[in-house]
Amino acid sequence: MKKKVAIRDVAQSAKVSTATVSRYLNGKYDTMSVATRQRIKETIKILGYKPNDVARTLRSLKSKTIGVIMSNILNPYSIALLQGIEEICSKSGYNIILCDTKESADKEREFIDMMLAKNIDGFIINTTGGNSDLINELSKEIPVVLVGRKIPGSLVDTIAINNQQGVYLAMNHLMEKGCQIIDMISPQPEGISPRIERIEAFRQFGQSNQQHALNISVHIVQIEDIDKVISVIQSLIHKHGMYKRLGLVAANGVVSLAVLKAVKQLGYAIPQDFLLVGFDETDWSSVSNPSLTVVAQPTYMVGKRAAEHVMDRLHSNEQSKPIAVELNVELISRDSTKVQ
Amino acid sequence: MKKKVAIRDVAQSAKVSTATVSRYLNGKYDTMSVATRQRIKETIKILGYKPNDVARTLRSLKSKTIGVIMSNILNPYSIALLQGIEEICSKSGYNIILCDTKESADKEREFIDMMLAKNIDGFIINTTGGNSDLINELSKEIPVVLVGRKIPGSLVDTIAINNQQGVYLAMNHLMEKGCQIIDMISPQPEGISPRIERIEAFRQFGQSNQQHALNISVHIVQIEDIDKVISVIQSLIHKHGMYKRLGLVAANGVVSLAVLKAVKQLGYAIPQDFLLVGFDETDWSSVSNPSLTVVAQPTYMVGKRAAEHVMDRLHSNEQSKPIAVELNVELISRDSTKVQ
DNA sequence: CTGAAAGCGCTTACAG
DNA sequence: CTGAAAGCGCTTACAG
Repeated sequence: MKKKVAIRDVAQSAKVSTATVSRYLNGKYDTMSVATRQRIKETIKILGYKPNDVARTLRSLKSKTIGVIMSNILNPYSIALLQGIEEICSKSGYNIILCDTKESADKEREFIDMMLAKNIDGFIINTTGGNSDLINELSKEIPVVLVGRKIPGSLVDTIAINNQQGVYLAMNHLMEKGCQIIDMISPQPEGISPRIERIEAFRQFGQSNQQHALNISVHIVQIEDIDKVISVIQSLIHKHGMYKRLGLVAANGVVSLAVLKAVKQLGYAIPQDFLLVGFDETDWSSVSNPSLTVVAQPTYMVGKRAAEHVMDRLHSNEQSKPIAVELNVELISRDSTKVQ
Repeated sequence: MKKKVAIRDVAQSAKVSTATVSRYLNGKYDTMSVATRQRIKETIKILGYKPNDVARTLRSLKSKTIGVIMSNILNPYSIALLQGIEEICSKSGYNIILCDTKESADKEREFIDMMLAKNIDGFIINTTGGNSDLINELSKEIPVVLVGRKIPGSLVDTIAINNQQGVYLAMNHLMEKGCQIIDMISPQPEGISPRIERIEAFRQFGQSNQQHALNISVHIVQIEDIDKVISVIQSLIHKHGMYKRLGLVAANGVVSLAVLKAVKQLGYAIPQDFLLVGFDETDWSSVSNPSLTVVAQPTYMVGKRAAEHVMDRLHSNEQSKPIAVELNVELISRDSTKVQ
């Protein structure tokens, strides 16, 4: 391992103090003669000097790094978020350190501690929902933006989507296609705001459409267990089938996929046996069997807005008031709700 | 922002020196009285002390962090790799810092520099292929493991899969299904080893099966442009269709998806118009239209093995000799190659 | 326009 | 078993 060249080496070679080299590194050119500046520049090049970020961070308390905490990185949703975040951060010269809590509140806590220990400058969190108090406190010390998932009653900045709108779009679409019965399949809410909001909106919509003889129900299913999904689908069809047209809303992308798999195993067909609307546009929505009608979320934009907001907080001193953004969604109609 | 408690505060409260607290933090209990140890432990708890990683790293030159550089994080393949890497690293108390080069060799170089500046302990790289010399040098200074993509002739540790085996499995399968013509669609190789290896193996297989009247050709297509994919598919079918059974090998998951989309737009049907084998098992392979026969790579295992190897290098002093692992793949047969 | 010096929060020989 | 002291590589008031 060849000896690392440090700021002291540059200073010696360029016949200046380390303070001056440091000023150069930090772009403080106004307080520096052009000759000095040029000399330092060349010396750095010749020596191949690279500033040590760790030392800079220790001294300045700024790491130029944003901590991103995802609840489940296997979800394509997380990747879309990450894309938006990454684009903005790298544009502003910030790095990202990424963690996956796998929905574990304990891990979330550990990761937050670890990132604090690394002097992270700000957080973007798709929270498990299990550390509300901690995150509320955290946001008083350091910029924090929640993405996708809210903390109820919290003042932490949040960028999310309009789940009520999404559910209404889905249900309206199904009613227009002639469904008189609409069911929703959702995973256990477990304090995760979009799940709660979608279920809530679903029930509200059902209430307000009772006069149209709309019949709704929500099924909370453990999605990881395909057998449970299968038996729910089967019971749905047995209960309603034949008599009236049935519509199903899958509360997120994982549910959509599970429903498609279950239907395949059962030998049913969509949209013949029931219509299906999913949440989340994915790579494969247009090539699945059938292609999937979805409520498309602007996930990339959520990530982008979140990162922009962290940058704002980082670079403006005033305490702006907390924001709570809900981006609009849109419905993309495909074969899974095609009738006739 | 409340004042951070530092090691000095703990030392004062516990009536010991910072050196002793430091020893405690580093688990050097054998050179410490039980009483002292207990006192420090309690003091840390009371004060809520958290060691500052940045200072530790600056002093010890170990960051307990692995730099992971992916060529395209949008690819589900990358996520599977990451899962394997994450599992092993976190088990060993290492953090991950993740970057996405988006296939840009320039970004790859920048990220490597940035990570070095952060005193990363080791690298896991799914390389763009554009920094072979740099990475070769790098691996002399610090543990580096390449994943999925090799550097030709390099001695850098590499965990990849057996691409030749994958191609042979795909082509054998297609021949068994009666294909006399087999084409491959691949993106521009651009120095990316799996692409090169798959094309190479494809041609070799074609050569050695000439006596079976096997007719092969490779189409290099810019996959991002769906119109180009469409026109290739169309020309394939026009050229061969009707006369003989045609099989297509999609050189990776992105190609598979593009082919499915193109076929859909063209109004053709798989497997009626041609059989299709893809690379990479994905979430949706079983629910696409048609469900997809694929060469499944043990991607998670590649990531896991790579991380294990970095850990080995980190914790053993001897210079073990470079490794070059190729994991086996398997073929999963589904409707896209079902005949009769 | 520039430098000497202190210090960010740790770890680690060295000495006892 | 424990402490005093040096130092990791920077940045930043302060002084000139």
